[in-house]
Amino acid sequence: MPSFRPVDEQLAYIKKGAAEIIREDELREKLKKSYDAGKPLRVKIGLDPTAPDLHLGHTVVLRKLKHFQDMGHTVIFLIGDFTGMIGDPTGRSVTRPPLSREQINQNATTYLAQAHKILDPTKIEIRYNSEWLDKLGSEGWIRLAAKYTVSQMLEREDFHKRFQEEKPIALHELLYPLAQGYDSVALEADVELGGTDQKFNLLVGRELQRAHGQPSQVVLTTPLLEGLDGVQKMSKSYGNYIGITEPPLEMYGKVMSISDALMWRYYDLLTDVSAQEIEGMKSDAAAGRAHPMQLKKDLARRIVADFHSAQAAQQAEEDWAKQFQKDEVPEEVERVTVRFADVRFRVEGDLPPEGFTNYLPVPSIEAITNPPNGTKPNWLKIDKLLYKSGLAGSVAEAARKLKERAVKVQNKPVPTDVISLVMPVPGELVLGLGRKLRKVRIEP
RNA sequence: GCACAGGUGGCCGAGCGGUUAAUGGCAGCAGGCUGUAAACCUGCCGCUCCUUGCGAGCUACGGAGGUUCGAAUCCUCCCCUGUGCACCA
Repeated sequence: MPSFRPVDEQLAYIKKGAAEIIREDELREKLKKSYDAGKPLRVKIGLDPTAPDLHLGHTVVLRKLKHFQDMGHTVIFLIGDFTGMIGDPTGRSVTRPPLSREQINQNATTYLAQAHKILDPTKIEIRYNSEWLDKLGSEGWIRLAAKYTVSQMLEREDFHKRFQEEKPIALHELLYPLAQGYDSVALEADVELGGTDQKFNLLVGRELQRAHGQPSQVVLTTPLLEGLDGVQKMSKSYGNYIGITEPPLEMYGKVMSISDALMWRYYDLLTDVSAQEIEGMKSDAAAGRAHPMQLKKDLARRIVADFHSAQAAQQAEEDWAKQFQKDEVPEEVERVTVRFADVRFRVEGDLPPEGFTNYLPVPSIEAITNPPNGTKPNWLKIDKLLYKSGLAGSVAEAARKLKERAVKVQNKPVPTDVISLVMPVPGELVLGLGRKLRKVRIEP
């Protein structure tokens, strides 16, 4: 029998950082029963099996789950292998394509591996909703659907809006909240967590549990983390995210790019720094006692350390300063290899034709006229190089960026009239486009 | 099934026979300024090819045909969405 902390202490810990608890008195009651009986609460979270790559936005709710774990309760990861096949209405009012079960399971595995960076894997119960939803059958579905009404469904903001705007709502979309709610019935969940965007679905769980004669689960929502733009929620499809498996320098750099206003939000939701401390930092910054950049560096270091290590965070900080503050090339740069044949330029030999000036010798004229052993000078097209090394999305885009003077070779800006370069091949060069930097190896 | 209204580039939204990859806004990217912050200013914002030029070619306004010297714009058929009527276990 596990022994629990006093109810009030648990409650305070759980409440910290929660957006909403429905209902708090019920949570207290459940905690008390659990305490008296020495029986942990069953805390459910539904995983989104369509997005296997976790970003910091996901970690907000995972942190909250961790808090429940810390208090000795049981965390249940519900993998929607069945519901994933239905497809889910998203906040962007577009129907989501269904996935195959294998794909879902694979995504779930990736997801879990990443979640272990935050949660204790030995204290997680993993369930798949196909376990009970497969067995439901047509009759079961209809009976389930009978327990909820159309107007109840249309209370959901997304549905309501689309209905008002005369936009399509597929019937199966209405089934999704039912299925999710039924999961809570099947699991006899005491608490379900989710982002504030999940509130409706979580509440359906309460209704359905009541309809099945069970005590209703407590719903706890966590705030949605804003993405790098500071406006929209962090999401892979908006491209405003920080993935938790990203390399330290990238992660650090992304944190540094957020606005000052957003920094406080990140401190609040992504670190264990107390609210009072955050307020202190805020007033220090406002009064000029602390530089916001320094506070942001501290934040970036904390976050990198959480997902990598203190050393990695330190290294990232140094590299970041090198690259962006001192204009040097950092220690760790992403490396790519490009085949010469993919980026070749028409010119041959170590000297340019008469009157031809728009090229760049790399690293220097000497290296070209006197190439290292085993190499010979070759001509490359810079736009293709940018594309092949992944810095530009297309050759056309690369060519435009070249004209905008946004490209750097060996950390030096490339003049706008230059479109080619000569270098010893095989060889290596540092290529930059905007804030992105890459070490490119050219193989014959 | 019938009728009506719609389907335009990542999103919103103009254009409704002919200077044009398609007005404008948002988002995005880059440059300047900075603290790679915000705000602001500027440029870019379909793809490919070429020693790069106010270069060449290709693709694009739901889909397929057609009319025309010429279509996102007109016609026909089809698909999709919404609304009304009909239907309503």
